[in-house]
Amino acid sequence: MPRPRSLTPAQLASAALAVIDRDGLPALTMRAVAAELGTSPMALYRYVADRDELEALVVEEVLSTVDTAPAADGSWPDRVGVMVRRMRLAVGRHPAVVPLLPVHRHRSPTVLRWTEGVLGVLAEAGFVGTRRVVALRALLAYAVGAIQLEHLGPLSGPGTTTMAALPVGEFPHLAATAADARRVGPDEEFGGGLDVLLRGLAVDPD
Amino acid sequence: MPRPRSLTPAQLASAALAVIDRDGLPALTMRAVAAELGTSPMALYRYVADRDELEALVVEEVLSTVDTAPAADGSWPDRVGVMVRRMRLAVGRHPAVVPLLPVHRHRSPTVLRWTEGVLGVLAEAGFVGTRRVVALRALLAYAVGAIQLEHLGPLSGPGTTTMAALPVGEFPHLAATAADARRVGPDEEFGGGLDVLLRGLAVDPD
DNA sequence: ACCTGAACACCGTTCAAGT
DNA sequence: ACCTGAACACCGTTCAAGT
Repeated sequence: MPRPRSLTPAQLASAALAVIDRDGLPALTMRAVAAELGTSPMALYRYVADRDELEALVVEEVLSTVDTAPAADGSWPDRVGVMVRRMRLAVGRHPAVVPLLPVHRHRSPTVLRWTEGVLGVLAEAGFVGTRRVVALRALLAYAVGAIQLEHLGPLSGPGTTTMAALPVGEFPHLAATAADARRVGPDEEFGGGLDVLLRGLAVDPD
Repeated sequence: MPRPRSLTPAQLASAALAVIDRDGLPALTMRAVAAELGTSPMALYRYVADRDELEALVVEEVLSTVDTAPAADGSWPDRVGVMVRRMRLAVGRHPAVVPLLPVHRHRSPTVLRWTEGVLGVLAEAGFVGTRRVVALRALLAYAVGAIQLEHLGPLSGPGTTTMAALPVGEFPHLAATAADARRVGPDEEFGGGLDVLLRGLAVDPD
């Protein structure tokens, strides 16, 4: 008589996420997740092939809350902007997983649906062929990079303080800009850059 | 009589980079770098406090080849574009270190000088205050994200093939766009997105 | 001062055994 | 079928000892 499975992949994912949120990304080990679930480390290998697959499960768990339906209202740049902001918001709820995103992003079903939604808006806006490919990749690159900058080296962090204290003789612009940067919040930073990119897409020649 | 040091930080960095280039990033261990240098693992701790510091040394080694002098010729978007491409080229010579860049970027003296150079061009172009901060961060975010996409999930890779084979009923735009993506090379992808961003900066209102 | 070797407290994963 | 425990081949790092 086959014994029923005692766990689901979703339980694995949320146990792993609980470990990361509580103790940080370095604490994510097969042993810690097993302890979180009250089983032995080897039991996890019934559900994932290896640690890499567990990480992919965590990434999908974080992204699964993103609304992937194409935004309905406003101009097409506004609608694309809404989609990009949705992704940022989901990641913002679990900032410790940020380093896992670039590595496992392409295996996430949610990212596939989200991409389909963004492409739908771009297609309606008249983007076709290579131009649509480049637009999508530029949006993805900005989203991935900006989310990482925000959490791995925020303007409010020590890096900015260090730069503000740099010798003005050697780093005149950097010292001045770092001082200004103290007054730019994360929403303004992310939204400002996104607006620049969307404006560039809007004036993009055929 | 104090025994002279037998190693320099630069030797550590290039030995570590040799290990990474030959055996991949997971092969970067204190033990492997020590073996590469013909010393004991513990000898490394005379030169770095821990593994984290060794990683920072590797990142600086990769970026140290970037020319940080402000580009001299052309319009300001062209000059900023040249600076961003220089950073991409340096990373392209050691793609395996890409995952280390976002984490250790802000500790690199070369990145400080590069940033000073970019800010110099932006300042000449009339960017001041918050607008200059947002422009710099948008360029950084794009560079960091696009370089990662290029090496962690390239358009020429299996991800694109998977997407091209998706059911057309559920993913009409994605399947079509993935087919188009096969014809976009990495230079065209990176340069195309960068041009979009620079165009957005050029039309940015005060 | 600088380097070494043994040891400690971890990892991911294999394997043979239990129910 | 599914789960467990012991074991293996690794890690980074501490510590005491060598020259």
